Amino acid sequence: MPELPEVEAVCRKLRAEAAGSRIVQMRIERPGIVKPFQPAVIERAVAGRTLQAVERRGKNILLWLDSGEALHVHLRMTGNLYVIPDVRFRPTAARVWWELEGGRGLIFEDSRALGRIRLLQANEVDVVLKDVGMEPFSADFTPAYWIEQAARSRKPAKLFLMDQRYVAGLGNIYVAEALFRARVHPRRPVNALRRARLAALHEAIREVLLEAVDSAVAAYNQPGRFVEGEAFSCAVYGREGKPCVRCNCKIKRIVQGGRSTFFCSRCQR
DNA sequence: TCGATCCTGTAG
DNA sequence: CTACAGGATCGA
Repeated sequence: MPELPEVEAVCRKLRAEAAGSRIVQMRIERPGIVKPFQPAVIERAVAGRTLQAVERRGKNILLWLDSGEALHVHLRMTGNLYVIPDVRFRPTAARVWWELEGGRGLIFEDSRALGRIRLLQANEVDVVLKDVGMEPFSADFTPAYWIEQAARSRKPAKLFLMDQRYVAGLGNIYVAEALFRARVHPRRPVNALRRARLAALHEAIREVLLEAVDSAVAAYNQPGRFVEGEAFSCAVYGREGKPCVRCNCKIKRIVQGGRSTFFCSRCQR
């Protein structure tokens, strides 16, 4: 599921459907999801509280409670967070769930159980999220900032974009798409890129994410038969061996940092 | 800075 | 059966 656009879609939905609701009880079915406290301690702290606000920082979700504490949720690879009308009919992969007032359910569903939820005091939030970098749509995320960061790193472009410290919210898919749009080779060290190319990459990141947010929000509000990947149409991600939409060359797949990278070796140099 | 690791499901 | 998956952390 989740890179920034999907997490954003989740948050918007939760603001509409769950914000302002009282939490009757919280149940942690898979203790490994939560740390560092005992599940029972968290369940007790959250029961009876009201969900006041939903905030997104990069791929992180903060569920602010009226106690001043926040539940920090990270969906990782397969997590999802959503409201259902009747908590009794939750899915089997509901690793953590909350009963809201009126019997509705807030569900943390995660087949792989790699997601994480922590209960944080208000003053702990910034500490825990200190490595979450700038929001790509914030006024602070300027080409000048981006160029300066890139000048200080020899990382391959793919890994630089994946690193949440420089700009937050990108993952494997949208990194590949942004690099393709800016015509940057994923192995190219970022400090070797020209300023104009870095500016193009900066713009590509925002373009890709903006379009993807629109797609994700639309997909999220259209339950029917939504197939992952249909919403945002990828130019390179997952298209190994298929023709490049620009030059018709075959899309290649390589491995970087243990993960697949898809790109066009002719368009991206 | 990199590989191993956390988990389960699904595709080949 | 093995490979791989839209992520991040930890220890070497």
